[in-house]
Parts: sequence; structure tokens; C-alpha cells
Amino acid sequence: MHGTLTAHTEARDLARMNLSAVTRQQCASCPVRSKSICAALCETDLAALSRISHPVRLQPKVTLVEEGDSADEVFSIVSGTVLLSKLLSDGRRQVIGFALPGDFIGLSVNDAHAFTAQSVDEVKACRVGRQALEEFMEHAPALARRLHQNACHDLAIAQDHMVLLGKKSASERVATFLLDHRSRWEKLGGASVRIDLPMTRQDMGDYLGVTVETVSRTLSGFAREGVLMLIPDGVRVLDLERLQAAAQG
Amino acid sequence: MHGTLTAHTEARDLARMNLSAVTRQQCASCPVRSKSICAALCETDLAALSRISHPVRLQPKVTLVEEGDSADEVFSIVSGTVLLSKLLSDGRRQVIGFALPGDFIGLSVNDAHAFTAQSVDEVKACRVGRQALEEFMEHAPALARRLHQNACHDLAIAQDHMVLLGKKSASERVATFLLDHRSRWEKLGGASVRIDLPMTRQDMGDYLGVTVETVSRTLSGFAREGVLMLIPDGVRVLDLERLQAAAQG
DNA sequence: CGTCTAGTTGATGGGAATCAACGTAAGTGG
DNA sequence: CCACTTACGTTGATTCCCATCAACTAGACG
Repeated sequence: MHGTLTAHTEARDLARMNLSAVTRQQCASCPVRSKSICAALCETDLAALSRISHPVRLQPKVTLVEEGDSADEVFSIVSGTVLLSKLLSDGRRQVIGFALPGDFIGLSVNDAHAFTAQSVDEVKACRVGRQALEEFMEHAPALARRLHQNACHDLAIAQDHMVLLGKKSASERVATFLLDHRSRWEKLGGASVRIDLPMTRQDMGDYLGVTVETVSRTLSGFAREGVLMLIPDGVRVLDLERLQAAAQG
Repeated sequence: MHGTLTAHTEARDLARMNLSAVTRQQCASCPVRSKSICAALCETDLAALSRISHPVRLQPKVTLVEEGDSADEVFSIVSGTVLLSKLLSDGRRQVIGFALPGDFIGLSVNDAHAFTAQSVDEVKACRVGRQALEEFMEHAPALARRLHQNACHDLAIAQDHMVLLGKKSASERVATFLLDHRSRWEKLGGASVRIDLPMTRQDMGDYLGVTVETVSRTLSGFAREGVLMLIPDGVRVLDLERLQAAAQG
């Protein structure tokens, strides 16, 4: 078992008591402000939100929220990658997504989290009490609208992934994953030929509905064919067109 | 090609002009009012919404909305079953869900529908202009909240289905589908031993990520083992516990 | 240095896809 | 009314993609 969040955040909470000015400044200079739900807020509301949000910094493989836990905290990712997964009773794991900077985690219908979220690499995030956020939303309809758009967007992503899991072959799945990941980072202003893959092959496999070995073999295959090059913690795309062809839109 | 909705609705629109009182009455006596998004509305708002909503009645296999179409209409299902699907460029189809009475169809992030929706059997629904609905929502925050809950609920369903598609065996998929369908109808006040399946085996297969033959074989297998009985347009559950065991949580 | 995790590659087997045949029911038109 | 067609469902035979099992390498770390 890996560490939990509590130990880190409690120390931070104590620090925050005397540092709300600093916290506010962090929001104003937040690198993903324009990409996150905070983009919906005016300066005044942003300052108000910053007063109820707590910056957290997480080591790799730390659990933010556990499937089934009461959802009294939500997160906005600032940097790093967070893996979202669900378990079957016998231990089989399905990764349902990767949250990147700007993404929002944790809203659910009832009061229990629908999935587990854990950091893949070092992650910076903003933690907000759920009730505080909901009270805040009462007076910030723009934020409520933004969260709804967010949910609709996540739903569209989920539907696309159902097509992948239900209909695509192993190589189509891997190619699609690489291209999706690339375009998500591109929107965040990242480079484009290099695709960072901080997660393990197992994580990718559990996301794509195939085994570790299949992910490895498929990537090796692409490398052998000159479509890409395997590099530490990622790939370098050599032939984008063929990769796109392999993904089968 | 099957018929489109336009021909039906235009005639109805003409009729509606002189029948808004009837329309309003229909909302007040709507059988799924308490299950649909309309449950969020007070009598006054319901009457107001009924003025912008148009009842429609659809024959089987009629397309309500097409993937990619501009999303200027949304629907609330009153009776019947609607199949939601997405296509890959080469024609492979993934069914991403079935909308039942009380379900809401059509909201998306941008202005294009993310999926195709077509009636499975005879369907009654309420059609609402998207822009009219969004204007209405400005003055009905309860409805906006309800739609957000709805989106979150759909997202949770989608995530569960990703687990099914990514990790479950064929027989687990079929068993899960039957139980899910049963509990959805149960919430609508339907019986419980008989599960209605108005969709084709092909539809089920495309939903579960398996072929027609596999669905057929799996159902026959359950019938042979005495778990259920195949009846026209459905199954009769004989051994609920074993069906639940076969579904693997 | 031993241990552990992650990744790769090879050999083998299995579960579901594919290919194929057949039965049934509902139209359709002569 | 009946031959003909078409859609749907079922079952059997065969194939194949990927899972499984297994061996090995490389890097991280105490």
C-alpha cells in the first residue's frame, strides 16, 4: 500500500492558516487557470474561491480519492498526471481515464466517489471541500455552467472510449491512445513529436482493455515499422500519418 | 434508409399551434414526470416548459438525431426504448446506451450531437428546442442543477460500461446487461421476473462489444442451465442469484 | 550485491470472431 | 392463397487475435 493524502494535507492546512494571501497569489498566477474551471471566474470570484481552495503537492502513486469514499473533497489538477480507475470485486482493474493539468476530479451524483484517483508522477493540485464549493456555486452561476460543460465533455470522452473498448483492435487502441494523449498535451501548449507517457505499460493496458504484453508488443511493432521511436517515459512520433491511419478515426 | 423525424413533427407542430392547452395538460398528466428532468420544476415552471415542448410519437427504427448533426433539439423520453450509437469511419458501430422513459437525450458540449439516437420500438417523447431550453434554464436554476445531475449520472453509467467492455467476459457482459436493464425498469415501476428486450441481438452485441452469435449462444447457455427462459422479445429470470453471480459485480 | 519493478520477447492456448447453414416469422406481390 | 423475399435468431465448424505462461534484461535502490 502507498501513502494517503491526509498526512501531507494536514500539515499544509496548518500552514495555510497564515498564508491565505500566498494562496490567493497562487491562484492569480496559476499556470492552468485559463484551462481549468477557474477560467469561468472573474477576479473577485477567483479570489473568493482561492480562500476555500488548498494547494497540494503529491508524490507519485499517492491516492487522492478512493472508489466508494464519501466525496467531500474535489480536485483541480495543476501539473502532473492522475490515473482514474475502477475495480471489479475480484480485483480486475479498469482505468477509466487520465486527468491532466486543468482537469477537474471528483464530482459525482450521490455522495460517494465513483472511482479511485491516484497520482502517476509528481502532481500539483487544488483541493476544495465539496460542500464549500457547492455553496460557492450558488453565487457563481458561471462556475456551475462551467462544471456542467465539464461533465458533458467528460461524457463525450467516455463515449469515445466505449467505441475504442468495444470495437477497436489492439493496435488501433494503442495508436488512438497515443494520438489522444498528444492532442491533449498540445492543447496545454506542449510539444508535439514527443509524447510523454509517465504511466506504466500496465496502466495503459488497463486503460485500453489489453494486457501489458500486448501494449509492449504493439509499441515495439510501431517502432519496428518506423512509425515511432521508443524513448524513456514516452515515444517520439516519426510518421504521424501512419499513426493516424493505424488509429482508424 | 428509414424515415426521418421531420415529416411527423411538422404535422404535429401545426396541430400544436391550436393545442397548447392540451400540451400543458399532457405535461401535468405525464406518466414519467416524476422520473424525468421535469421533476425539478414547480407547477408554474412546468406549465411554462410545456409551452416550448412538443410531444412526438415515433415508429420503430426512426432516427431522432444523427451523430454530427447540429444539436438544436433535445428530447425527453416518455415511453419506449431509444438506441444511442456511434460509428467508426469504416462502419463498425458501438451502441453506447439505451434511453428509457424518463431519460434525457441530446445535450452536448459543442453544438453537434455526439451520437445517433433511433427508436427501437414505438417511442413517445418530448422534443424541445435547445436554445429555448437554455433560455428557460436561465430562470430555472433547479432545472439546470437537475441537468447537471443527469450528466453526472450518465457519466457514472458510462464509466461502469467501460469496466464491462474492458474487463468482463462475454457471459459476464450479457448477465450484467440483463440485470442492469431489469433494475432500470424496476425503478420505472415495471415487473421484475420478466425482462423486456425490444432491441435485436445485433443491438445488444454492439452494446456489449461482442457479436450477435455470442449473445445468442450466451443466452441459450443461460437458458440451458436453467438461469432464465427465452421468451418472445425478452427473457424470464428463473434463478436471479445465479444470474447475479454470473455478472461478477 | 541482491532484490524488486518495469519492460520486452517468445511459446502456447483459449475465448470469441468469423464463416456457414438452417429455421422461423413477417411481409410482399403475383 | 401461396411462392418469394427479407430480417432475425440459433447452432455448428473453423480460425485467429490476444491472453496466458514463461524467460530474460535493464535500471533503481537500500
